[in-house]
Amino acid sequence: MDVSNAKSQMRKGMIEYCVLLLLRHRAAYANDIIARLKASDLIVVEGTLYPLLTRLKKDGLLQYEWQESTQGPPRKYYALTAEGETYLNELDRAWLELGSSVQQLRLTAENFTPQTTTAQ
Amino acid sequence: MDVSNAKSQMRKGMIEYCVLLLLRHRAAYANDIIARLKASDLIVVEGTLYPLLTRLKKDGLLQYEWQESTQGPPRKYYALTAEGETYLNELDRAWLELGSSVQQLRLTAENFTPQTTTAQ
DNA sequence: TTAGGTACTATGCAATACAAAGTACCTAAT
DNA sequence: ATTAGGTACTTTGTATTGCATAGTACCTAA
Repeated sequence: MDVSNAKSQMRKGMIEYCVLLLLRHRAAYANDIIARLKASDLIVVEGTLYPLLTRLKKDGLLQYEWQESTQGPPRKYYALTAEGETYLNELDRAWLELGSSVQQLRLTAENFTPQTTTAQ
Repeated sequence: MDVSNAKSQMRKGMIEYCVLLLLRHRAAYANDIIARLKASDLIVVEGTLYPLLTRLKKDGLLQYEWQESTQGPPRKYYALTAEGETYLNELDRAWLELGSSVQQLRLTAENFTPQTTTAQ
């Protein structure tokens, strides 16, 4: 079984959160976002990001404005809307809850350990 | 936009990890697993779990043995195979990496400058 | 023998990451 | 002016996976 596939599956649903996180304090356009995600070891490609941005825009979580570029066509700079900030705060909570659930499972797993007390 | 949907998406891909985590030191059958996941605030239903168990079995990560029950039909008790343990350890690492990536995004959100990409 | 509960299975749908091909715009070289 | 190359964005199709729902098989008890 392929671990990289599992990692990819783990990232699913996290990407939306991560993109919003990136935009929390600073507007950015697509290539910025990709570069910053990559800097955090989260590989995301255009084909994933653009539809996501479009969807978040359509849902009122993001807005954008065109900005000229000195090298190439103008860029869509995305930023959070007020609704987007609220939503992001809820995702923050969801993320913490998920983390604590996993943590709890890791600990519970040991509590239920009668013989295998060797937690390597 | 619906936060519960986003949470559901976050859980996707995590459930496999959580189930394996549950079975790390102790065999269990379906209803056990569901109850323990629920105890960690991870709601999983039969329609999700059974196909997952079947898939993990088929991939050689899990094995099971029938055990009689005093009340009702016999149960499939699932346990990790050696391969499953190895795989779980890799998922552990993937989980930690993902967590650190998100953490990094939360921290660097304020002081990251996109100009660093000019290094290329 | 029948009724009800428990354990497991099978089928179809919705959401999403991803690959790949395509469109539009800008700058620079000829 | 025209063409070539790069950047930014869009569109379409596919695979995976969680979930809802309906269905099957087995056990116990009346």
